[in-house]
Amino acid sequence: MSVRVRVAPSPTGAPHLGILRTALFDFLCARHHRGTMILRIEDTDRNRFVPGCEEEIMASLRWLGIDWDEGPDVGGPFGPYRQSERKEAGIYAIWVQKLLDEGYAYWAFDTPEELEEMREYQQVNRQPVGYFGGTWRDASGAQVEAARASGKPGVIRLKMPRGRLLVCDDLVRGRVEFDSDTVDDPVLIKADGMPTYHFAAMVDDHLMEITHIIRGVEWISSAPKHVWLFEAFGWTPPQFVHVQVINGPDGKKLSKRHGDTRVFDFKYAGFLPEALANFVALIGWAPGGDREIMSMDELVEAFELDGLQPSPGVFDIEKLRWMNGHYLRGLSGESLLEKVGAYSGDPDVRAFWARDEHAALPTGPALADLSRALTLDPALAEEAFVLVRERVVTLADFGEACDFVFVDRPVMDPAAVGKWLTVPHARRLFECLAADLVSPEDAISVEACERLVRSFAEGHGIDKLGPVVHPVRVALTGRTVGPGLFELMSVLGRRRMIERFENALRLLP
RNA sequence: GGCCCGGUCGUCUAGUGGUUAGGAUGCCGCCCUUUCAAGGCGGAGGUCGCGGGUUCAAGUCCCGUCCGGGCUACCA
Repeated sequence: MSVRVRVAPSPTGAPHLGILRTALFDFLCARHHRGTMILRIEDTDRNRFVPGCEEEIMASLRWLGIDWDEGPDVGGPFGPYRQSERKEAGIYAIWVQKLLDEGYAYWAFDTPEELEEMREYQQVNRQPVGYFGGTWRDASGAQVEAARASGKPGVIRLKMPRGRLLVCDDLVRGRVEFDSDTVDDPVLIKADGMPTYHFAAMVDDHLMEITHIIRGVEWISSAPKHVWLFEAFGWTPPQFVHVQVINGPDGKKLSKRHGDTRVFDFKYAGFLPEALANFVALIGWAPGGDREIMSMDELVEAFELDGLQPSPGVFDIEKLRWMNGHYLRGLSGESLLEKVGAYSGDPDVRAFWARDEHAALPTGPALADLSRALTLDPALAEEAFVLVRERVVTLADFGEACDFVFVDRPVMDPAAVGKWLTVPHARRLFECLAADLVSPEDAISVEACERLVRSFAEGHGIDKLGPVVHPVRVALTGRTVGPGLFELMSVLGRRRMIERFENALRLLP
């Protein structure tokens, strides 16, 4: 039987790392087994529905390189793929009626207040909390008819068996057993007529012929409800795969408190999708051996569900940064130009860096300058990107890393000026170089730059290169750190260098 | 409280009865060198949560215990 897996997010908030990871595992599993990847939107909660969220979910997944064969936007033979639409189509009503008819489900008309009271009572009496019988589990047909006739709002609950062992066969954790007496009767259909997750997801998984339910461990406690549902219907349950969710550094479930966990925030922060995907795939799964840097194709090729780790994983942003830098270094000048261009010109990226928590950083303005410079002189920009490629970690770093290339006058770091523009030979050095640089041609090779600097040193009895290199670097970039001097000089060109030397001469004591 | 899941360097992990417990990241040092990176090399960092067993031999199997986490909604 061919593998069919689904990622089933609910549009209740911006998609975060957790859903991304689950989706990635679904995707890798589907592609590895040449099976089918399905996207299903679980929009059964009308109160928490967030408009636009579904679009962001799809955009986030696609950004990462995850696509699907069946889904609300692409259709498929098992549609519709939105649960609200499936509800409208009457799908859940048919199946819950079957359960009602066969005595596996029942109507319950408790008010929210009554339920709250029940829970309080159970808590103070140290009893298991939940709907274990209530007044409606064994109510007579006449009572139910009367309640329905009176127009009382009611829900349909699943009648859990008593005195039974319920087994969830989990691919990651093995056999997980539950005493059915410890699990209460879950609501299947809410008073507004919408199905709950417990009901809709299981019915859909069966109807859509899902072979593996890959979901977060937080679902494992409700697994007995799900396996019972399958048994009540007489269906064979899919393979359960409960993957550990990603935790924050404090060991707690990753949330807003841990900073940016929204998938698109990583995009806005300048991470490459291939780096994020590679990194996230390695939390809770390892290909064996020492492999770490892996393309999506390599991940697909190596991925196996039974390599999944049962223990929780902590999201280590430092390692992500390393990996992102690694991917950045592997990019050609051409693709750097394309990626940095798209990034620095993205209004969402600008908005990200303009947020309160980032507004004080120089990153936003630097990116804006870069975007402008890039459209003015793409060829120069490309050279600049290659120049600093080894020194950046994210796309966002390019702005500050190469701003000195584009500005008319570099911003002079006072400490740098104090240290290197005060050397005795500075004046002579800048005058000589500026004079030597004069030529009708603006371009100059790296080798020529090196010859220029070296010959000055030799001609003036300076045996080490440092005392010459450092003042030149400060004159040209305003800083003491940066790319190799000769490379940087070549990128700048003769005209810019002459201007900057003249500018530096005015700063000399 | 009840039920369930988890526990190998700070972090991600390899490991399926016999390894000096390996790799990666981060940290430190050295090399390279015009700085910073990158890269190369090396180092520190783990009584495999703890305690008992089983075994000639246990991170690996069994029991207990502690700690962490999840669920306990007409949310997913």
